[in-house]
Amino acid sequence: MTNDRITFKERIYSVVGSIPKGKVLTYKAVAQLAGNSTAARAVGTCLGQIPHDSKLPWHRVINSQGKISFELGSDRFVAQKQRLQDEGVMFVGQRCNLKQYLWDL
DNA sequence: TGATTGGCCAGGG
DNA sequence: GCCCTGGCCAATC
Repeated sequence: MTNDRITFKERIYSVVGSIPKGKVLTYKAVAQLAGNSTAARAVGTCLGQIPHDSKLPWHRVINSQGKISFELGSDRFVAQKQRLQDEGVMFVGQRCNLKQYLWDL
């Protein structure tokens, strides 16, 4: 098919869009669901290209340490933290309860 | 086509 | 708990 030109970005979008409310995923987890467990860095790069206007819950994607990769106080950091808290995800400084909110399939 | 950038993961001090 | 380094992969120019 000529439609097989789907890039990781497209696949990542689908995975991120499948994250339920109140749950979070790590970049690595998204990479695995996208088909490449070793492309966590690619996920971060692709997510960085997603505009804030996107309907994708990109804010539900954090690093494996349960922390937001953005700079503390950054525009994205505040937006992500606020959206997550609005969904019931409590944050402690720069970190959140990964074990409690991690989307475990 | 080739090289660079960007960003997370893992380990060690 | 924090900081630093090396490695890896995909997208981009």
